[in-house]
Amino acid sequence: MLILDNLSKHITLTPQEQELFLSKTEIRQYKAKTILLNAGEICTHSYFVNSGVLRSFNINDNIVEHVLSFACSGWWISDMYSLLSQKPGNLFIQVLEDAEIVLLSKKNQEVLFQEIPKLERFFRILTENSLVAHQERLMDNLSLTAEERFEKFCNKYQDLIQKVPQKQIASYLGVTPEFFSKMKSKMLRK
Amino acid sequence: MLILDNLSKHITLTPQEQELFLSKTEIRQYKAKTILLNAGEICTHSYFVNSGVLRSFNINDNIVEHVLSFACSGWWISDMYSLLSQKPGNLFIQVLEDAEIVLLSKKNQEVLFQEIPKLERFFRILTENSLVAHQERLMDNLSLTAEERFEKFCNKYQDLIQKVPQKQIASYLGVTPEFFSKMKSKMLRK
DNA sequence: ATAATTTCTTAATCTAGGTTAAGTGTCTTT
DNA sequence: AAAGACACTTAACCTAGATTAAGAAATTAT
Repeated sequence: MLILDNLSKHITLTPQEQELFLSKTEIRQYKAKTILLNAGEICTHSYFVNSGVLRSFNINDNIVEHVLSFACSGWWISDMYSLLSQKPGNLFIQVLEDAEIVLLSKKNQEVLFQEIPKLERFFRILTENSLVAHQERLMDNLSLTAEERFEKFCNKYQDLIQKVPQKQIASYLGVTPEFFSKMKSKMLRK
Repeated sequence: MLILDNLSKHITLTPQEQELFLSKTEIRQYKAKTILLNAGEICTHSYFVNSGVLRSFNINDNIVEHVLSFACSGWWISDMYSLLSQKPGNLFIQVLEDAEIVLLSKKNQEVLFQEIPKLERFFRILTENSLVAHQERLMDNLSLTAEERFEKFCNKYQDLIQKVPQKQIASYLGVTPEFFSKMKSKMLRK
């Protein structure tokens, strides 16, 4: 089971603990385009992707979308700010490709932290890794050209390139779809 | 004591635990310009700032510096990637203004995690808050102009503006010192 | 104090990437 | 299979911010 494999990357659970964990989660199927979380809402769940693709993004001045992150098979996604503070966030979470998702509510997560303290370590490590990745991306945005960022993206998320519309990738990289298209055809010509 | 106040923001320690914690740390004075960590080295400590100012930054192609973060009184700083992975990082950590620093070695941190499991929660929360802050900064870099980012910076880090050379702030915001200077005088004229 | 280094400013010129707009291709939905 | 609705491309023109350079101001070291 994908999510148990995921947990086992950082902690070891007994069969009973595994069963308890699963009993506190819920599996659901979602069609592409479904919005799991709207900006302005309080985020109540963490989402683990069994299959399909999700993204988180915000909308600027009611016009421009900016992709914060993608999540495909084996990845967690949520609005960390809203989930932690339990205040309204400004992220949307949306299904990009039909998906099967494991839902873990904040409440159940807290219950599980009491029952299986090891899980606190698991989520700490998850958060640490995410922080490191975000720091690197920040520095990349400060120091690399769009072309260099795209190359890094291709190496890191090879599978995503086929799956998500390229305007979403442009948004993640911080350029317009028009510029992205121009850049891509320029890179292909080499 | 500043560092105990800092711990008490998220967890409650008994006097014995406080004493144990302090016994595993070390306090040192550093002059401005001192380098605490070089790129290419393995980061062995977390640094807590009692007084003074530090920054972390990397150097691109041996030429351009990019500031990842500042830390002044009451803030923690380190190279999270290197500290966690125990591999050589690419961040420098430098004193910008004469500083008194509390050093916590990775080894002692692990010992303390065993002896005072609550501390694991403390650092988890610290990491969570840092992640949220980095996510917001990422989105700001994608969607705001340099001027807007500077205004946000001024509101958030009012005390820093007097203390650090403005070329460092320019670097943090992701613009050149020349452009920053032009932008600043334009903003003053309003 | 003075010299040396570093930081800041100003200005001319340049460019990566944005904007606008129009056309084409490709999914969805019915 | 047709009609919309998206997604992608191309091209002309525009702008925020970069680069280069040179001088002024402020720190730091001797």
